[in-house]
Amino acid sequence: MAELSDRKKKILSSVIELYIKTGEPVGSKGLISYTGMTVSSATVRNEMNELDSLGFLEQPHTSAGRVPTQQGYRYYLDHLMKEKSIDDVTKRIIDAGISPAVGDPERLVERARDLMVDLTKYACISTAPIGEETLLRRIELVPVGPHTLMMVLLTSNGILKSRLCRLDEINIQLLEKFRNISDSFFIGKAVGDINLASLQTIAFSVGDDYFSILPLMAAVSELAGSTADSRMVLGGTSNLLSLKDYGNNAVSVLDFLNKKEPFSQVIKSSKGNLDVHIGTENRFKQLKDSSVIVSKYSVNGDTSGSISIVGPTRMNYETIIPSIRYLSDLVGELISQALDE
Amino acid sequence: MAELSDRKKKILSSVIELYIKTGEPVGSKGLISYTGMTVSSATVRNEMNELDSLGFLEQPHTSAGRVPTQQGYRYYLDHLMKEKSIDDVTKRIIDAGISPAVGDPERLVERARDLMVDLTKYACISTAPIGEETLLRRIELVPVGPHTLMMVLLTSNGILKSRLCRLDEINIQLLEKFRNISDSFFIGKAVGDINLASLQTIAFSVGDDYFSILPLMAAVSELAGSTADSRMVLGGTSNLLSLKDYGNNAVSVLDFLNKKEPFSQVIKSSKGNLDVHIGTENRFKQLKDSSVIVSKYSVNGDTSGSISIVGPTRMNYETIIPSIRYLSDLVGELISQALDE
DNA sequence: AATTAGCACTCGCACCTTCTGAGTGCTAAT
DNA sequence: ATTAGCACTCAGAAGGTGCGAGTGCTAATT
Repeated sequence: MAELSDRKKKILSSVIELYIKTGEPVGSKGLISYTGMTVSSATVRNEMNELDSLGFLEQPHTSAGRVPTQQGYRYYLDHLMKEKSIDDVTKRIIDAGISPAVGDPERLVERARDLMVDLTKYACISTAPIGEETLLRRIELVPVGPHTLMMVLLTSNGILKSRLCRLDEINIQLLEKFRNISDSFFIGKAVGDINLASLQTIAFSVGDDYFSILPLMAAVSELAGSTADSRMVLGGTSNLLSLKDYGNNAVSVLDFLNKKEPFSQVIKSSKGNLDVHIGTENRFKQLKDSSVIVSKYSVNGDTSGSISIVGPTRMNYETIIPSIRYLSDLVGELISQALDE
Repeated sequence: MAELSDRKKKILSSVIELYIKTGEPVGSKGLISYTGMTVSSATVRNEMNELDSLGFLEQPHTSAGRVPTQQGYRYYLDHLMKEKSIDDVTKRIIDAGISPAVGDPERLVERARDLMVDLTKYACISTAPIGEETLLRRIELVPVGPHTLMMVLLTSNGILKSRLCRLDEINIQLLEKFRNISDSFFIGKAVGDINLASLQTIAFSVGDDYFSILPLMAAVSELAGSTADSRMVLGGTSNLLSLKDYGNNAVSVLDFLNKKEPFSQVIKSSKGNLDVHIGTENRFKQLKDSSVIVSKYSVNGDTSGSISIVGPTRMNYETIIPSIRYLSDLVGELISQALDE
């Protein structure tokens, strides 16, 4: 792709900025008064025309101003936008908002997501700090009644999951059996590897003992599973409904997000630490009018969870990107600290 | 209020049934062909006119058919609708859907809510089995690192809450102190009574020891709090968006539900086991076009949590009410069994 | 060669009018 | 008490009109 002239760059980025600000197609006259450029509207029109042919701008209809295309946004993000550092006010909001949640990793991430919802007024999705390499660190079993135990799982990333289990009878022998099985088959293993299939293998190699503690095994598998599918949590979805960018199409975006599974593919497909997927760059047609910003945070050096923002392609990238970057880094740091022994 | 003639009752309930079915205002001719009545449309019109004056029906505009008023629905529910028992297919769906979740009370309730979302295609809200009288039954503290403990709270209703806490230093003395404080101030107390205010009282009577385990106390209060505000969980909210009954007003209902706190008042204001609040019977103006069905389930005889349905006033009460009643009873029974020692 | 003034042209949008038909209330006859 | 008949109402669809923002093109200017 040939390099754009400086003036074209200036015009393209101004159109995008102004459009992001107003939501209205940008005309040649309006652009001049916005930028204070000293050329005539006709010149701007000629330039815009060429930006049209290059695929960076388009007109909603013949007699309207210009609107950035997806490719336009892409060029803007890659070449024109200078990433600023986060502004002070936002930084303070984040710092103040996050501090009460420090301590429990999962809560911290959820708090961070809610902060982002407040800041952006878009939908945000957080995933808990679980990576491929998240290990099951500990299983606690505490009897709380003649037939009831509480089971707590702890992962290497500080996620706790608990539930009650019932056994017909609780006695030392059974617990001992479970402890043995758990020590050899669960502790230190990746949570993703503990599932019904792996249980069968265990059943096979352990023999009859296995069946006496079947409810416990099922509980472990369920808890490990609920940890491993790195539960996405949504927030702020209803914000999308009032955005005029979406018109009546917000519903399909919401439905898409609520399904969760497809969106987790979007997150997975994100390779960098902070990626922006514009419109159809997301392979899902429900997101064709949306931009997704996926920002991953790292715990002790390993990328583990993520915070994502879903909004219209007409999104204020310039201020949102520094915020989410700052927030993700902060979350990573705080969790790392909390786990640091 | 004077008793309605049999024919008026017949007409009123038919109008409501037909309107619930089609969503279109019901005209005199249409009503006759629906019911197979053997009177002329003029007669029906006269009757409808009187039902208008009585406040049971209204016309969206002069030349349209009739639509039930809120009062009309109320009369229908109170006097006309015969509550059927749940139909077999629905019963089977519920039975099959609920069984995998048995074991953990909180999960069970959430599963029940999701089932109801599927069945009704409306928004449903569940609250965990927490009542006024829910007590803190047990607090477990397990060290998992030199500075980290996991804390697990168990309530008398089988709800578990867990989180990690950090202490600068963990030693037997501190844990012992906590154990003492917790035994005298927390165990056996209502979870709702454990809050920042009560912590201050404790601090006062315990003295310096208190501050060495401050993070633990804060964690208890946070966990107890998150238990006590009987966390409402929403499901199916986006279903409301596609309902033509709401037009563009679904958003305000969603916003209302998402705030959660006001809706918990709606639940609290519900005195019976199964109450229907139609339109403005809910004191919140955001619900003026909605009906809320609040169904409470009982655990071991105490009403504890609830499952609610929020949808348009034009709701198929006749089939939904038996379903939610059956489901609530089932949930209550299953939890009672699970806790039964 | 680049820029600009001028101008005819386009087209979405808001506004108005007209038309249609479902459904009504009323009156007079049964 | 019921009903046939009829004039009336009114929301919503369909079609027409004018406005104005913004364009592309051409010819003149720098």
